[in-house]
Amino acid sequence: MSESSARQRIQTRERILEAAELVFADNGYHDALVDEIGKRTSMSKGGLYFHFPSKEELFFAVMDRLANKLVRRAEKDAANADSPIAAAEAALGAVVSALSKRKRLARLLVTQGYSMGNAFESKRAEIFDRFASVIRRQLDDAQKAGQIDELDTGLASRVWLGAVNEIVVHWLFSGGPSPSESAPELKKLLVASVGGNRPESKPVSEPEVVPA
Amino acid sequence: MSESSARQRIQTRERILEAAELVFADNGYHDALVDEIGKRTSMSKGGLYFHFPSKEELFFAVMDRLANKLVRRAEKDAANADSPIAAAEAALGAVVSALSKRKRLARLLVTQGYSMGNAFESKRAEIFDRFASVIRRQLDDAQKAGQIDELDTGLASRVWLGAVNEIVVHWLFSGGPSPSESAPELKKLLVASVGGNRPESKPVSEPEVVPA
DNA sequence: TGCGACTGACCGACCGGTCGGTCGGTGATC
DNA sequence: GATCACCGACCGACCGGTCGGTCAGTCGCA
Repeated sequence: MSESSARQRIQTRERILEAAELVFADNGYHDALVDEIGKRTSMSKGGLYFHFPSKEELFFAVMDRLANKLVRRAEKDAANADSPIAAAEAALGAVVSALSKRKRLARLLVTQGYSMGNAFESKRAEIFDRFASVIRRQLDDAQKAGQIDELDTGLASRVWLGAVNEIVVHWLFSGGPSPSESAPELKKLLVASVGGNRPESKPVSEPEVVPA
Repeated sequence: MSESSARQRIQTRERILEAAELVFADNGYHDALVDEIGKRTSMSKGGLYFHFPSKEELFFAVMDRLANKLVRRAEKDAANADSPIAAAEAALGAVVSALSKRKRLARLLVTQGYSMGNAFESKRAEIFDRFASVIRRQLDDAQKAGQIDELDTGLASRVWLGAVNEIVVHWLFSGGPSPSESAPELKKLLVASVGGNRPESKPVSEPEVVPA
């Protein structure tokens, strides 16, 4: 049947992607060997090349798959929050927690891609843009609700993203504290950066300030 | 004279470092060819290897040189500021402005290193730690002076650093706005993140602090 | 028997590093 | 001041391992 064989096809692809994720995460793009991915998939190099046209395409597929998973997760958590600013925090928390749990995933998304050289630039841009816009949407909502200051939410989302990125990298490279450990304090800093609700004052009462 | 020959030696090393900086910045560690560095130095590969034991060591030397320059610059600007929080802003501003002015430098410090594989991790950690601690010292002072909230200045400095990093990368990869353009707004966000002086209060009334 | 999935031996470009050799300068000796 | 031994800086052809990618062939299922 074309039905079951198509399913089989997808399953095999998935198996390859899973193995490739491990190998790329451990070694970075350049030091990852196609043969090694083959070994972990119990498939020959030729078989791999039947499913993916090149090492580069395979790597991109791995990255896309991971980014999709993470973005969906973040959006789901954000949707369940009960205020815009809480939604932004939730999206952030989802990413931090996912990365904390799996060092491999973190390495892959956050650093290993660079090792493929300049070809990676647009891919990294694409993926980070997706994350940034998830955060940004929440900040826009919070702004409309008057929960945070008037500001450039595009820039702010970059700041949030960059902060998480650095915390994760520091954890990975320097054995800093686990990101999930710093998460509460980190959230406080980031919420404060956008002038978010302070516990003692009630920010919602402020009338909008419309700048030029 | 051994005097002038020693000077010559250093000059040659410098010439090599300068050329290597270009080549590494354009191509990343892995795609940079030692032969290309030779071409730009008008020196043969053998000559290069007389001055540096390996491509890797050469790369590290380039990174160190740049990091030193930038850190010194940031510290100088910080020392000239007239309040702790202003010093932190100044240090940040110095880095942003230097990176904005030279894309190559930015690429090299911020991304190209990763392409050398896992060997780079400790070097990147070392360099970023240096930047982080420059910022952190200023934040600590600001905290002592009561200019900012009680908080984990180590974490906060990472947040600042990560934010700058992301802004720069976004500029490099996605053609975002120049970091120096976003700098004022960025500073606002970051100062706010640590609960720094809000516009309505007057922080400037502080008497000058004369630095060492 | 046709075809999609897979095998694995093989190819060959690539590039960091090596090494025998060159050469201009330096300083000791007569 | 001519000769010569010596040295540090530099040259560049060459080596050899590595690894992405290829392809002729096999297998099993419909």
